Amino acid sequence: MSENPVRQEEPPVDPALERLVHDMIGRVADKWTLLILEILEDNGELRFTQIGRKVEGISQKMLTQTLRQMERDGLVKRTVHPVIPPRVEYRLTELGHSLSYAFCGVWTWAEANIGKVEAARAEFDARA
Amino acid sequence: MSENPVRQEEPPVDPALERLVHDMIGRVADKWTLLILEILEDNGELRFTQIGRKVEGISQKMLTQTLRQMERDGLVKRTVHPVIPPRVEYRLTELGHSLSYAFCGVWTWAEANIGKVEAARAEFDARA
DNA sequence: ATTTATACTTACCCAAAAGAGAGCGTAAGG
DNA sequence: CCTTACGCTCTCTTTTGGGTAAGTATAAAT
Repeated sequence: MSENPVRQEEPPVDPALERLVHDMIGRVADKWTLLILEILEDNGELRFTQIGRKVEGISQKMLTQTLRQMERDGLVKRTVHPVIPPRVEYRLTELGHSLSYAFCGVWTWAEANIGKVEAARAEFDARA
Repeated sequence: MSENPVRQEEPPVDPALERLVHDMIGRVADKWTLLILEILEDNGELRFTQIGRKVEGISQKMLTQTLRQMERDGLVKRTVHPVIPPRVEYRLTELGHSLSYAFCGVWTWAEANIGKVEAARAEFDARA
């Protein structure tokens, strides 16, 4: 290879860690997780149905499932008020906030480059 | 709501843009795309089978499919050398590199917080 | 003449993910 | 007494993701 002059040293990454990181990203980069993360970041504490209304398009099943997963991963705190009808509040944990900050780069990339992507697609489709 | 004192102003985001951004993230946050992005970022230009060997676990079908998608989105440049047997090289475009930088935050978050996530899971599973 | 290598495409199939929709328990409000 | 609200759970069906295996074209190597 003549080019690629600045090949940075690759510190030998622990492959087990790498697999875990991939799993994590796969889990966390899920569509609904991202949406809920964003909404809780913007709105603070919300109830089940409030989140459901804000996410728009999500089924109750996926809402429950995703929130459970996020709770298990330590991203959200779930607070049950033992009243009737039930009242359950969700809010981001510190970890949840930190993840939402980490995703800022991707969000801003997407916002900034959506035009380029669409242009690339149009060009590609025109060629084909 | 008594808390949530620092509610930042939400500039009314164009909902169409928001949907597009979500689509983009959904597309781009795909497992194979992320892996290929990483490998091309680390290795520069690679051939089809070289990528296949490095990704490990990917089938030809998904490799082709993901590379096509990435090409269409303008993330990779595909160069065909008209020789026999065929020789096709893939490399990241500027856009591809910028996306991989954007994901750095998430990568480092995952690496840094994998312990916390696993601890949260263990605690959650113990309670249940 | 047969094999090998490359970069695919196509067809078929399976399992997992997700959507749709009904049900549940209880109590306040009409 | 019937409805509504809430936060689910359960079941059923559809959709999607992804694996396997075979086929293709061609020329160099055996």
